Amino acid sequence: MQSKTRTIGRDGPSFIEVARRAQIVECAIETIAVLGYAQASLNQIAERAGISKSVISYHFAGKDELIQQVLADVNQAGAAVMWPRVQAETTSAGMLHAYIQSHLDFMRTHPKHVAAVSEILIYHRTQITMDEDTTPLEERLRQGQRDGEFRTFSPRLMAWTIRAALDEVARQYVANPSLDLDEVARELTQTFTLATSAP
Amino acid sequence: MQSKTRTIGRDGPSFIEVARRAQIVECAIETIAVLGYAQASLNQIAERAGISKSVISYHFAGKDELIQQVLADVNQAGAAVMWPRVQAETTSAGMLHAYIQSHLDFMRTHPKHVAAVSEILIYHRTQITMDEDTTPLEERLRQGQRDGEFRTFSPRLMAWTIRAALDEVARQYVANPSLDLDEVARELTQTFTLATSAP
Amino acid sequence: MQSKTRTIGRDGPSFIEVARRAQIVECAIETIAVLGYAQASLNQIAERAGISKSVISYHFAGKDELIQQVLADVNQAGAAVMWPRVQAETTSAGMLHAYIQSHLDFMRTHPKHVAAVSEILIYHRTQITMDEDTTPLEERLRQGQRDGEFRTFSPRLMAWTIRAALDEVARQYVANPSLDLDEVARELTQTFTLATSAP
Amino acid sequence: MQSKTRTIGRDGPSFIEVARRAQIVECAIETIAVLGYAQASLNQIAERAGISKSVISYHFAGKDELIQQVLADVNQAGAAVMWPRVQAETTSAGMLHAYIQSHLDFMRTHPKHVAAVSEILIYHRTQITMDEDTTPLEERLRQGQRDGEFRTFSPRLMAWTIRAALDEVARQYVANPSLDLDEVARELTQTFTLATSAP
DNA sequence: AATGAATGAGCTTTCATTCAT
DNA sequence: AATGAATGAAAGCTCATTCAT
Repeated sequence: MQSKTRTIGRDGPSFIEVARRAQIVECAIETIAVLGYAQASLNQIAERAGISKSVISYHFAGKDELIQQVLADVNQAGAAVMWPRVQAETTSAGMLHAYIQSHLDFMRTHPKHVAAVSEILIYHRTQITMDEDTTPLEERLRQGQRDGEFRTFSPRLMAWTIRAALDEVARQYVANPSLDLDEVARELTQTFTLATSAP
Repeated sequence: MQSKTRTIGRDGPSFIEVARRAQIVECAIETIAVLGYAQASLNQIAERAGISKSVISYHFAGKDELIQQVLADVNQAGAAVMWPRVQAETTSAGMLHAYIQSHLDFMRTHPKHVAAVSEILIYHRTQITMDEDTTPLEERLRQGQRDGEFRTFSPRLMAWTIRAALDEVARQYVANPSLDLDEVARELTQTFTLATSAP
Repeated sequence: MQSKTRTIGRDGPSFIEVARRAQIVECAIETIAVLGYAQASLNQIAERAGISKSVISYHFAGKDELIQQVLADVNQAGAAVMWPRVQAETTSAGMLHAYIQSHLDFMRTHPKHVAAVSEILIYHRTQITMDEDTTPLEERLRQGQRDGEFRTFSPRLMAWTIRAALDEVARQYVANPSLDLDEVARELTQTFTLATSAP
Repeated sequence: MQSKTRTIGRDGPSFIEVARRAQIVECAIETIAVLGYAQASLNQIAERAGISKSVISYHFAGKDELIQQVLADVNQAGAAVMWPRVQAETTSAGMLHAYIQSHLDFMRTHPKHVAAVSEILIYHRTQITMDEDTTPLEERLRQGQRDGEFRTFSPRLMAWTIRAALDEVARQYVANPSLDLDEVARELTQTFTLATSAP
């Protein structure tokens, strides 16, 4: 349902409304992860959800809103897993380790979520500005430099590199679920620890 | 003209033929880099080329051949720039440095080419096996380990990371051409030198 | 609605669905019969139906399914008219008479149906093996020979000739509806009675 | 070349012109017979002829004229074979026999010609009126009735039936060249002799 | 006399979206 | 709250035709 035409009652969206939206978002994630973004038509998504295609149009203003919701949901879920663990660390090195480790943990428990977001970002690269998640990492790296724990490097470029590596792993993991994420975690942690540590 | 229909005289394709194909390939690269692969329809490409859509069908058997030609052209041009410089190095560290540096040099002169190939490869990840470029890098890393110049790490994962970082830079560079590629080269070289060097 | 996407409730396809499919099939028959198979594009068919081209895509998986449905519908309707009358006959000569007569009766009530099927079968001659209707006639002729009622001839060639004559009449009838099918029935019956009777 | 723009010199079309047209017509026949009319694009025809597609456009006003020329050439060649043999007969039964026999002889020596015309006629049934050959046969049958040699029947319908049978055989022969045309000739001759003879 | 090049019309199909119920 | 039905836009592709050389 389009936002502009609803949200009238003081209680906001009904329970069913919320549940349906969540269900549809999950099916969208599943579909995108499995078939790829290009094949993830509303028809395919609805089919997997066992609902009619127009139910999606009813609960979302359009495909764009659905995709945005997928991004928002996954980001939120990912942040909920990662944030506390990153926050709990006292050193920047620990933070970086926790960031990579928790990212991969989230990938292990939610492979399709990560893959779907990866697909979407690639697809909408031109239209979507995705600084909302990158910036925190960059900021952390900057903090580590201020503390003297990290060597001098471009925090932005390092953040890009870390994100790119994790996204690549996500795509590889979807293509090949037998990929050993524990080993990946160890490797990436060591790699970026070496790459960032102050001499 | 479609390859299957063309009568190949002893002189091969005509000058105009070659020029048109090259022009179309360039426009395809431009379109893919700017709009993203998903939006790069034959219509869009033709529009940018200022030609009719069916001119593309005339010079290429289909969209597939066009895309393959883009990959081939860019790979060839890229390899011509990078290969000699990588080959010229005697140490593995030097090779890695040359790989990154020459990749970014090529990116500077052909930013959209690199971005377009990146788009295509990600898009066709499921269908295309693109080890032809990744494997050499992986093999080089492995060699460096054998020589004792590099520490122990997963060559495959390191190759993924390096490629992912370079591809990410390519996309960022297309979106923001003011990006300082010299700085990027210095940064990435140092980052991956630190990440790979034997202790 | 495409079969693969449709959720089949216990009541099967809705009334509207059935009606639309029937309408489209009828318009396809009309178009094929009048314009010929080659000119019977989905556009033409939709135009005659007064609907959008994509309505056809909605109700049929593709042009193939539509054509198959045309064949199925006409074959079923034709068999329903002809089969009982052919079966009711006790002699082979009576059967042959009933076959021709009932075929022409069906043609009188469904001239375009017969012409359309004829067009389709000729068109798909190379791809489709359509023995399901020819073989029964051939088999009947063979039976008449075994019973001594028919003279010795090639049943296959005779069946071809009979079918070809009936198909030709169908096409002529569509082009010129004033054709006297009663006379045709008398003529063809006599012709093939003379041609097949044992001396 | 388009008729309206040429035929200026007193000698009419040049030798090359005539030869080229004949060559193209032959290739068109070959292509139509082998691939079917639907697949017989100018491209395909030109390819088989080893010439450029636009040569056809140069020598013929359009595809229509080419097709008409195919019909004309084949009809002329067929008539040249059949006409003398039919004319030579003194009885109507002999004429009918000669008609069928010579038709099948022509089919044996020019199977692709017959098949191509068959394809074309089916395709252009709606647009082409093809009485030019049917009428002579019909007229012959009528003559046989006047002479008391044939029974009373509709000459037009009988002519349709004979033509339809021969065309059907042509199609079957193309699909299956091992078809025994001698047997077909015997069968059809007997069938239509029985069907037409006065009692 | 010949042809490479280009083009527009038309083909089937897929898709997100709208609408009436 | 839900959905079957319909639609137009756009996709990749084929083809007969035109034009300049």
